[in-house]
Amino acid sequence: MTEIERKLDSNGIRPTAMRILIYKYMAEKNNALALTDVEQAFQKAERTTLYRTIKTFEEKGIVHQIDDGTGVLKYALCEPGCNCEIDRDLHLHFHCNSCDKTICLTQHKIPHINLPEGFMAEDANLVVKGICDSCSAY
Amino acid sequence: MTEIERKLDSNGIRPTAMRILIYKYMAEKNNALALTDVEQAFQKAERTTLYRTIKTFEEKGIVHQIDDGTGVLKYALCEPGCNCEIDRDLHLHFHCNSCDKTICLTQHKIPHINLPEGFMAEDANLVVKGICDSCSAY
DNA sequence: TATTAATTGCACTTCTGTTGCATTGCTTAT
DNA sequence: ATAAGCAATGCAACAGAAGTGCAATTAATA
Ligand SMILES: [Mn+2]
Ligand SMILES: [Mn+2]
Ligand SMILES: [Zn+2]
Ligand SMILES: [Zn+2]
Repeated sequence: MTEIERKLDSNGIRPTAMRILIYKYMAEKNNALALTDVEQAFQKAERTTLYRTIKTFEEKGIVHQIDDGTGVLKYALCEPGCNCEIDRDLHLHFHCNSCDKTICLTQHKIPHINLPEGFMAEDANLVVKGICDSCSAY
Repeated sequence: MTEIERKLDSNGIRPTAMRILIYKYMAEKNNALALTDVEQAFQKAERTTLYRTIKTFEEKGIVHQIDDGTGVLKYALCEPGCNCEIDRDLHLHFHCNSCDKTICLTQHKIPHINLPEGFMAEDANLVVKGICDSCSAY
């Protein structure tokens, strides 16, 4: 039983061949992925299977969904210490206007926001857009 | 020439009947609207006309688009003092999980975020979700 | 009034996300 | 080992939102 299989198994996800492949793929990318990205990588696989696999990962708390404002949902593996499952891990996301990649800035938490009287916060989403480190290196 | 006509005109928008109606409608709502909301309000009008009207408003800088994470784009009139046209007005948006309305918190600017080495911010979007003042009043 | 430009209406397309259902594969109890 | 039962996959189709092309109107201007 490999590392990944154990990870899936311990989160109540049956480690099928497809799931292991998708997990591995997501793990080796350091940016968030759209369903179409995964589709590109596994052209022989069914879109629905990929979709449901990612959704399963999400439900089981090993992947979180990101709305980066591009109109396409992105997904990224939860880093160790990410508490998505519990009450939302409020780290911020960065979208590069140059390379179009979306990156989890896991270390950067969303600052506390004080709201007007009567408003109660339950969740928050902060996306910063600009130029990423790779793109600004040139 | 009415107030609204002047407003449109001074922003380079020809004040047609339809445009005046839509502007008025958006002005009397205090929450952000989806295209479908406007569609509901003007059932006899063509969707495309409504769509293009809002897009025109946006291009001319009197409306801004909001991605509140629901998957449906929202639009709201720019308040006096909103500098969308210039470099983005970084106020935050609140989405109520109860009444499903999205509100501009024009007074609440997005706090400065310091990013890791190499990252350069150009824009930011912060959406807080929770219970709005009207809903929490009960 | 004739010419030109902007606006609107209608039809149709694309893209993303999502579901229903039959089929296949895996697990477990007999 | 076999059969029953449940989970995963493949295939088809749908829904909603956003957007485009083009013809028909309507408004502005010469
Ligand atoms: Mn993330
Ligand atoms: Mn706003
Ligand atoms: Zn980049
Ligand atoms: Zn509310």
